[in-house]
Amino acid sequence: MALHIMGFLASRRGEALTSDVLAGTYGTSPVVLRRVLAKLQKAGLVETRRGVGGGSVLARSAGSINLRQVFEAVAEDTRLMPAFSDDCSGKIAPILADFVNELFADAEEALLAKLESVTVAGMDRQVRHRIVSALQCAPHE
Amino acid sequence: MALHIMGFLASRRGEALTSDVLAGTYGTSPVVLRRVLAKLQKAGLVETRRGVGGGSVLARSAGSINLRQVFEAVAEDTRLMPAFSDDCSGKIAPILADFVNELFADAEEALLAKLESVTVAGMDRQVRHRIVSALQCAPHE
DNA sequence: TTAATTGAAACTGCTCTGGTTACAATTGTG
DNA sequence: CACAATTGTAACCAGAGCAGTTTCAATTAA
Repeated sequence: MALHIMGFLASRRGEALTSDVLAGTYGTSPVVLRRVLAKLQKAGLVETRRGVGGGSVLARSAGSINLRQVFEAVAEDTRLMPAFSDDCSGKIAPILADFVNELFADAEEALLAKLESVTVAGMDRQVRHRIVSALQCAPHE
Repeated sequence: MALHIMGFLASRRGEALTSDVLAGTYGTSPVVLRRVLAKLQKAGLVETRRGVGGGSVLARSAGSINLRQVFEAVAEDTRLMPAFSDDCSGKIAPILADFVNELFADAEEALLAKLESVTVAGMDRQVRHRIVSALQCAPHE
């Protein structure tokens, strides 16, 4: 959903979009969307103005924002796997938990690196490209 | 939790452990543990015998089981990010959704590759090593 | 036959997420 | 200034998913 927002804002360069419009394109309510928007603001990825004619725009150029930043802005604790609580009284369990936690941190870093390699601008480009392709295949629809 | 089970079974080579014992080491109930055990069975990673003297053992050598297999056995649908439903009536949204889904599949594959590089035997070795180290640092505790 | 053990269903309770409603705060416009 | 368009935010609701418990049937060794 955050990616949808960023993609849409990128596709309308500089134009301020209201949460109502954005919500319409995603099929959800403006309030829900604003909750996500609030996190993106706090991370400095979008800027928002209130009042008449208000709305949101990207705070920086779409080329300088990568999807890892978007992901981390929305998922406050990036840990996909919940950390073990080592309340098992045995001696072995906590050490195994440590190992697993480190391993997951590694694996997760691999995932984030993948996301980091794609910018919002890149995403926008690819989506545009696909739209063009789709239209070429079915031009009369 | 599944990793805990596999690690524990590996550390007791061939010895059949009851769900009661396993649950004790993890700090949960036998029933919950058996639910996980059932998935590991279905994936052919452990074998279980009922009745007196029953319990579970690894179905193959710990060196031939990697953590990706364990992960996939437990998480029936491996998708970390839920797939978009493209019920948004617009033309752009579904295409963006497709792109995001593919990207996430890529990122997830990076994570799984990391898990695939570690075997249960390797995990067991490393944990043992750490235990030895811990004992050397505090031998009189 | 009895005791130990897994298998599985049914139910509870918790948390998380998305959704809705409602209202206050901000801001451009006439 | 008054009004309408927006965002910000809190409160509450509903459904999904997960861990936990209880309970009972099925299996198996002694």
